[in-house]
Amino acid sequence: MKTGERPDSLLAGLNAAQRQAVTTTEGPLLVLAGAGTGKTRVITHRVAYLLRMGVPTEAIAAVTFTNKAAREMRERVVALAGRGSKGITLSTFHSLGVRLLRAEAAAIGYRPGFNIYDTADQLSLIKTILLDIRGATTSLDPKAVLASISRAKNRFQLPEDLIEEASDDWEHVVARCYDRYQSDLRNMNCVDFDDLLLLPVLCLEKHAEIGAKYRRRFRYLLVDEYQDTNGVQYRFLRLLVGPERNLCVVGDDDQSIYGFRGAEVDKILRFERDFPGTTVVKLEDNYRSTASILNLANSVIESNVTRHKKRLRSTQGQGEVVLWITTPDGAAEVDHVIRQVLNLIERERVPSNSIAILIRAAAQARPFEEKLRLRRIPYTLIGGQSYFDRKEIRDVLAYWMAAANPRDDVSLLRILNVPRRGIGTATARKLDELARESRISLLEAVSLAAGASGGFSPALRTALSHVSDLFGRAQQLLEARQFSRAARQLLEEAHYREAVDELYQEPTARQARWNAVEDLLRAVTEWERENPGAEFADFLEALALTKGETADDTRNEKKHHGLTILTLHSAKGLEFPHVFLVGVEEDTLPHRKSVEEGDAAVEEERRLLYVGVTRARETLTLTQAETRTLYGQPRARLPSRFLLEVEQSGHLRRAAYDPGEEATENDVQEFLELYRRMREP
DNA sequence: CAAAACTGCCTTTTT
DNA sequence: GGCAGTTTTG
Repeated sequence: MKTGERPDSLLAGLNAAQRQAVTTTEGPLLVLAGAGTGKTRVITHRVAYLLRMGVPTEAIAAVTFTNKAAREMRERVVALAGRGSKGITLSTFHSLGVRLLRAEAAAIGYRPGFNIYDTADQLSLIKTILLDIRGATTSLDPKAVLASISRAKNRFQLPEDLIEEASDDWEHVVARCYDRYQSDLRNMNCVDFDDLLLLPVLCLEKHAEIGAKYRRRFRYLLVDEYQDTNGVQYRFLRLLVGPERNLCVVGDDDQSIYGFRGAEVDKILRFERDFPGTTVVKLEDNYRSTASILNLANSVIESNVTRHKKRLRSTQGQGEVVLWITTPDGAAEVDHVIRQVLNLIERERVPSNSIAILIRAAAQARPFEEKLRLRRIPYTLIGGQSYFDRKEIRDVLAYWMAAANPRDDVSLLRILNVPRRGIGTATARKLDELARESRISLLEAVSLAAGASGGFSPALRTALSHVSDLFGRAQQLLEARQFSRAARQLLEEAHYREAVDELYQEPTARQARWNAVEDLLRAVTEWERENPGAEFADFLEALALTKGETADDTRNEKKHHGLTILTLHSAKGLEFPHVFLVGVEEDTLPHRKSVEEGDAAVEEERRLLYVGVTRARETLTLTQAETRTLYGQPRARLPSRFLLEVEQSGHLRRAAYDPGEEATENDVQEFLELYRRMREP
């Protein structure tokens, strides 16, 4: 903490509402922070303010949803309050959950070294279970079963609750799967992402003294993006709130766009009822966008019924009117947008990374990418395949997880025959049976089968003992805390490179894949050096919790190359001077599935449009095509109902698509020259 | 056990 | 139209 400075000095430059949000430190506080109203500023200043008022660092916990938000917040708090503020708890819901779980695992029958499963691991386990209880002929969709289980977990329903409630065949199957799934996870000492919240809640509820311990510690709680809180997170929070009820939540119900992941908008809508005596502060002064853009945003969101009433006010000028462009087809839409982009860059001298193309679904990016590549215009696509979705990375992690936790059957099963060792599905099933009968882990079954001749051929037994020895040696090294050595040696002895070579015949692809593996190996070495005393499980945890992030932390705008293409979901929290929101059509925005789901889902789609509109600082163009080739078929398309809703508001100007001329080769050259100069200051 | 042929889908995705 | 996941075939 910077000493000798009065708390008041922190308030300079804040508006009245922001000040109130910062200085109302005691009791429940709801900050409704519209888009672009300085939300992050309020949170960071509030933390700094608490510290200056003498609140000890360890009493403060600020919770966010993303690692990136947590990182950013930490940086800004440190910048404001000095290095002494590093000790505050500033993490995501999930990492707070893991921390609690590692500390208190024993209280609920887990051991601290548990592995964390991602969706692919979960799915693999579900498939095994389905096979087991319904046989090979089942037509049940494992993904649907998993989705049901996850939904139940996010609503804080336990297997026994589902078993009790089940009324039809499907519900019975789901309930049985859930029950098996959860007990398998526990036997394997593994948890899934939902467990990172669910298990801490169970732990705190079951053990009053543990709950009391954390409540005594965290006297000031702060939650960012509260509108995205799901049922379990809410319960977690309630358990952490102490008698002083110093809970401050910041959010915007109009930006709740993760309902499909279990976020419940009503949590922010009924906060005042949950915490009587709540102070409500509305931040409505928007420092980001022009009045034209905000007028449209306000008109769009007014059609939603379930929301806190508020209106964004612009602190900027009127700005240019928002355009609504109708094009005859998808190709013309692409052409129009690209031409406007070139216009901005060449005539207006706008840096290309201040332009964004917003899409509803990832698949919409393709035609834009193709054209941009053709014209050699640099761009960055945000989202897309995560580094950790790549097969080779998943394989390597499976090796390490299986070594770190010998009971992790799912991970072992994944790499049992990678590279090919002649241990096929039939053998795997036999091993699984053996493990189940003898109540041992899959790895133990492997070494058992390698020894005794229980129906396994000599060749197979050689392969099995190879696998068994491999992990035996790796475990010894891990126990000796030789983490990076264990990690490397395991892959070498497993001849994992052969698997990569076999899978990728093409030399460049092969090299790229192997480089990714080496990156990961380097990451272990580096991590080991930087975190002396930490466990290997901590390294795996760090990877598991940051899996969503793409290789080159793409959300960092400053690093961006050229213009940005991104989905509306990944655009939340970002801003761009110039925005093109494309495909504003029925069946796309709102998406057909949402329309089928009903009004609540359509309201979420409307919020999605609202989020998109409020990303723009200076200019905004909405485009929509009359026909479009979808799934190989040309189809007629209608403008989005959301456009029709605001058509009469006067905040949109319909402009015709002007076919004009394609940009000439000359234009392209000119652009490239310009771009090169801008990148070399 | 692995390659070839075939089917069915086709939203978003912070951890 | 394209991909991933599955079934069929050698």
